[in-house]
Amino acid sequence: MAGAGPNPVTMADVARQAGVSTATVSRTLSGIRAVDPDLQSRVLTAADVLGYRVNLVGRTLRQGRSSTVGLIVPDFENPFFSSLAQHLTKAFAAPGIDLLVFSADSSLERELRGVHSFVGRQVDALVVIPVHEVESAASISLAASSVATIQLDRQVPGTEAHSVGVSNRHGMRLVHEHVSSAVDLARQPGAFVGAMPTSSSAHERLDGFRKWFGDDEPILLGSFDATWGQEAATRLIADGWTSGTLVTAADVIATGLMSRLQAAGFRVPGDFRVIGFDGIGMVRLASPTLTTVRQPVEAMTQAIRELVESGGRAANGEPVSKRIKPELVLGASSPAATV
Amino acid sequence: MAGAGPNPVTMADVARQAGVSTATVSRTLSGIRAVDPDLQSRVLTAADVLGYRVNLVGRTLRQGRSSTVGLIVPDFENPFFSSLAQHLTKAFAAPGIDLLVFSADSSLERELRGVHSFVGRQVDALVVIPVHEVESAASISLAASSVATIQLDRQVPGTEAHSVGVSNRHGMRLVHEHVSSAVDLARQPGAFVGAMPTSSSAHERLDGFRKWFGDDEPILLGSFDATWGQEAATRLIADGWTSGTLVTAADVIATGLMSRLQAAGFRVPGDFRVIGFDGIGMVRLASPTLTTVRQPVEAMTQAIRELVESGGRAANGEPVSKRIKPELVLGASSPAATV
DNA sequence: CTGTTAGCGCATTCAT
DNA sequence: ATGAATGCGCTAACAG
Repeated sequence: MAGAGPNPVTMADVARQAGVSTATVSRTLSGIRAVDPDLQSRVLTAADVLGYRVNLVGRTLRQGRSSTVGLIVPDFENPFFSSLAQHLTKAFAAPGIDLLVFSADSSLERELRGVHSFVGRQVDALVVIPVHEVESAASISLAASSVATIQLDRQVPGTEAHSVGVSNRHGMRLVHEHVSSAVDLARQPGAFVGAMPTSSSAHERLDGFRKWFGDDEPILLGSFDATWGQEAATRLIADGWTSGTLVTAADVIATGLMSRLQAAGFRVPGDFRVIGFDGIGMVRLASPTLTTVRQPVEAMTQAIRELVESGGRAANGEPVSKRIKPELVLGASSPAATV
Repeated sequence: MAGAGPNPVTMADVARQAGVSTATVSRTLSGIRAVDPDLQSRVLTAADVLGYRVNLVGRTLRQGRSSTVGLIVPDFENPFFSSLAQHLTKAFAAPGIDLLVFSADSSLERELRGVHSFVGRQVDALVVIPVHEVESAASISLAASSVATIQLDRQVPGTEAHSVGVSNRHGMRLVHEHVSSAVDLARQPGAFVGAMPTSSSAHERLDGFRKWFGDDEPILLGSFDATWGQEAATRLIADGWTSGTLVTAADVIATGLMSRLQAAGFRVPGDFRVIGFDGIGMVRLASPTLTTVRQPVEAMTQAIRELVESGGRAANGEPVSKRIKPELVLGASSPAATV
């Protein structure tokens, strides 16, 4: 029948069936210590006959660790977060660690609940993409005080948690180099379409844009989604824009932007050049393909794995902050650098 | 410091600090039974002072339930699965249940591992989007034999697990009605761009297409991703297609298809009409917006919630199979029905 | 209303 | 190499 009760078969049952002690069953199944081959096979067949499956809750309570790593994402809908989740899953599969993912649903309250849940379930480490640059501090600090905690992609300053992410300002520098090598910025209008600086990534990308492009360019801020990109396009068109170079804070924003611009009859890159950020898979199937600043997801997940395997402790006891350099990926949505 | 050891504060510590028994601490914190207000406040301040946080592993071991529901997705990159995960997260937040998500990474082996992990951790229920229509049977059966198990979106025949999904054949019927009301099918070439029938959804959508459109239309089968859509477009163009009505098995396929067709200079819907399936958010920001068969995600997650809350048992003990009718959402990628 | 006690399932001592 | 005994942290019986 569907949904039978939890497996009632316990180690004691297997031990009885095999005529050995529970200790021998435990040692046989975990293979952590040598066991007489004869008893070993008796235990294995007994376990098989009874359909025994280890109760991981009992094991976790006893060992104090769960062979589990938690990941808290703000939201499943953002494809960049999904990509990180997928890569992390793979990274931890090899060492025999299960990655469990929890969505904060863009809410501080839910984020805190996720921390409580994972900490209370004795995860070996906790990876968090914080919802808010400032207000996630409570969640992050709580997490960091009880378990190896790594902030991913975004960070909350002043917490004791590790951090892995890209250098967003450097990413904007790459964009500036690319754009300025092909466009006369003095003649060509440009604008930044970003997100409200409530997350460190949004904040740093905005800062980076200002630093490299100067303070005179128009700036439109919304949220990290395609709908905002569409709205921004509508606004630009209403303001009389008919051409320009649009630097965005995320691929999803760029996608919405391009879609609306094209629907209004403009050409990309003919009228507008558009540049994204993140490097999600979608950039290759936009038309035109999107020029973007790619976050090296493999290097990021690798860094996290190493941090977790070292027990989350740096040599000097200080939290590690690993910033990886992103790379420009040329698409057809912006002019190639003229040689 | 980053990654301090697990919180060593236990109920016994709080009880000692407050001068009460652990039972009183438990009762106060869980609020399950009345406690003298005086003791109650002493317990609460003691817990606060010591920074006590309940160990959910101990609670789970004791109670046999974890207030947790597991979700196993084949993969995080498919936006429809992400959407389901997000909606399920919300659906279970209210009843105080944490949804934990595990990616099978499109592998049967990993899928089975996910089942073992969740079952071993005493989830109250397990929701699975099976990787394979046939070969996931081992995972699903194992799950169903130990915990309330619900197959979502796809199903493995012959298992004892519940199932929630849409009627895919009916979806294809809606597509046929829409297309035939506006296009003379006898004159207008049509084709199906689907996925290899290794999942029930791919299978049923293919069957549905054949049933309603007949067996004479060309059929191209690949996988549920945009890259396949692009490749299919390339193939159609190479075969000399210059116009037609293209019915797909998924929005992501349709997106890749449109992108490549447009890049090759064709017009949608001028030359090609394209129709998707699933109803992910992206359909609204494609240009043109995509006509699609929308899966009513809210109704699906609601059905799951009800199933879980009823303890995963149907009235008659038989597994429940809930098929929900999808709905056609008109976009600009296909002709509107002529009145 | 509160305290004492027991035991969930397991891995690990400590003895043999 | 094996078995007996212990206790991880918690809640539910039971007694008071």
